[in-house]
Amino acid sequence: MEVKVMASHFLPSPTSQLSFETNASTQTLSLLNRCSNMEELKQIHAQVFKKGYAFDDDTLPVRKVLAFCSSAPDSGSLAYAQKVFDGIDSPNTFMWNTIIRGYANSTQPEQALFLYRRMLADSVPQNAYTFPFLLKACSSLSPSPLEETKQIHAQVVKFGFGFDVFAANSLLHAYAVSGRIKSASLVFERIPQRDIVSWNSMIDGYIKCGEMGMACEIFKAMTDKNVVSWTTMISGYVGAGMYKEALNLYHDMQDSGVKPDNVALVSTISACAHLGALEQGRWIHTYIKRKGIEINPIVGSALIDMYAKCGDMEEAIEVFRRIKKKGVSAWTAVVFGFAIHGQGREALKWFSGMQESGVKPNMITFTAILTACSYAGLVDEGKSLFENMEKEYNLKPVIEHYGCMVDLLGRAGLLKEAKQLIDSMPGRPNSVIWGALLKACQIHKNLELGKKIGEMLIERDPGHSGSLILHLANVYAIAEEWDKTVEVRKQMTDQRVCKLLGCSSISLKGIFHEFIAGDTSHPQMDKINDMWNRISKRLKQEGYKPTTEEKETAIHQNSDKLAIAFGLIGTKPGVTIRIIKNLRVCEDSHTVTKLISKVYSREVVMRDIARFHHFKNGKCSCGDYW
DNA sequence: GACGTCTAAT
Repeated sequence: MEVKVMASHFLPSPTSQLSFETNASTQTLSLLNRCSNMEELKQIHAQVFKKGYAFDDDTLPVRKVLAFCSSAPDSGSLAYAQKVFDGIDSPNTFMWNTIIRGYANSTQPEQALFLYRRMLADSVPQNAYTFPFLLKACSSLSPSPLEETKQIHAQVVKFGFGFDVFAANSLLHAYAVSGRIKSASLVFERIPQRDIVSWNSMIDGYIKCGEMGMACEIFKAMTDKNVVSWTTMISGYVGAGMYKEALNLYHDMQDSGVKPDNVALVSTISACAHLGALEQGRWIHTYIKRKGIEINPIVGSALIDMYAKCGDMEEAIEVFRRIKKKGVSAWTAVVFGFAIHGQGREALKWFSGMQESGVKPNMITFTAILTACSYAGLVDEGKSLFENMEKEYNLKPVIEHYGCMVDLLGRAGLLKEAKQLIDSMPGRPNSVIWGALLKACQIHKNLELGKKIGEMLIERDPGHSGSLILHLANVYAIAEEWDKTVEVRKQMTDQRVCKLLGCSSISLKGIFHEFIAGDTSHPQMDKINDMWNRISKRLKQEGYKPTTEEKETAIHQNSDKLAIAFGLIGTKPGVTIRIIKNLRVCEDSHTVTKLISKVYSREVVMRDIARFHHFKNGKCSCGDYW
């Protein structure tokens, strides 16, 4: 038997030699309590086994072994726990709970439910701990098993745990994640003694069901808020794209004397990343350093990501260097950083560096590196990585990776190849995939294919998403098929697909100035108009010809121009102008900004919704390829 | 004897 073989491998450590014979149980227990990894545990277990304590019904060592394996994160230790469990004659409730808990926290939570069925069949009684573990398994499953949740609910009541606040909170959460906010709130209302977790779970439930308003109300009604209450709201705002509200709430939390934990910090750093709020991000980083908070893998990659998205790759790499244990998430964040800055070669270098240091790429790493290849036009490199994903790395490409590849091929003008890839991919292509191909048709003016796809899409799925329709309208417009253009645009109005207003922001002396297309409310609007008139004159001298459409629209219709004009007014010569916008940069803005960078000898760094453009001396880092 | 709420990157 495997365990016996391991016993012969056992190398006694100085402590374990002491008095194993005389006081086996105490000795083993103390070893178990100090045990920190599976290898050690197996050795100790081998001793337990050898001494005959292993499968006695209810010995402490066996329970410890079981508990250790069940709480270890990987599936290997869980398999070991299962073996130990199977060797026990008639496991008691505690043991059943332990193994169920192990599966509930694993990648195969359904096993927890299967085990419970066996537990019932063996007539082992449940206790107050059984249900939270089972419900945890339900909550982790996707799609969430509403039927099972209901059945467990019935059992909770039937076996007398209906008033247990732990069971109720778990139940509430399980209903909420399966979208049953009504049921969740009923459970909440019936809890006789709600605690703070009940309240927090209810807030989270409303957020998960998209009811931010209700979440706010409950949050406001709470008298005692802890860090989880605050963080639930902060991350809720981030999820809803309300980044400024998230930052405000973070400050409210600090003002109220609640100390942020790692989770709160991660959500807030992410809000900064989305906003491009470098100053605020730095402030939080400083806070982390000052408080000596340990940078865990998630905080680390969130910081790297934040600096990268705020345009500061040097600082992103500095954060990376300071991380002691560099895991896949930190490496991936750097690779992704170079990707959005259009530095494909650099991304590839880091991708190799990561593997040389023995870290294996995961699915997200591949999204990052394929994006890097796509944005930098590294077609061969991207193709070869994509082809080797499964063979070399044992990672099966998923729809996101196909999306990157369609984009990569499409940008490079390999439209047929892109189409073939779509036809050969497993599963149904989504609107991201079709959008990438349509955009490629638009850029490379392959109207034939564009129209073909457009018609196919309209026929197959009249209710496709807004961005897709926009591309389609553009294809028809380029093909000068005005009837079709009008028809598609009408669909947009019917479906209330509103073109998002352009918004460009620029940060001067730590203050964020936002310019929205069509909005003239900025206090310095007159100055900005004057400035633009001067810019416009100089650009025309340089040979800039506005498109017909551009001539008709005043400067305030273009948020980029407003922001750049403002930036030129408010900064000294030679200072880089940094702009963050909410849409993809348009052709005209791109041309204009290139010219400005030359005429005014100014570097302009612009982050659009997908990537960075570094304008310098009349050129853009994207190589006009975006 | 252990349990429930909040976490990054497409």
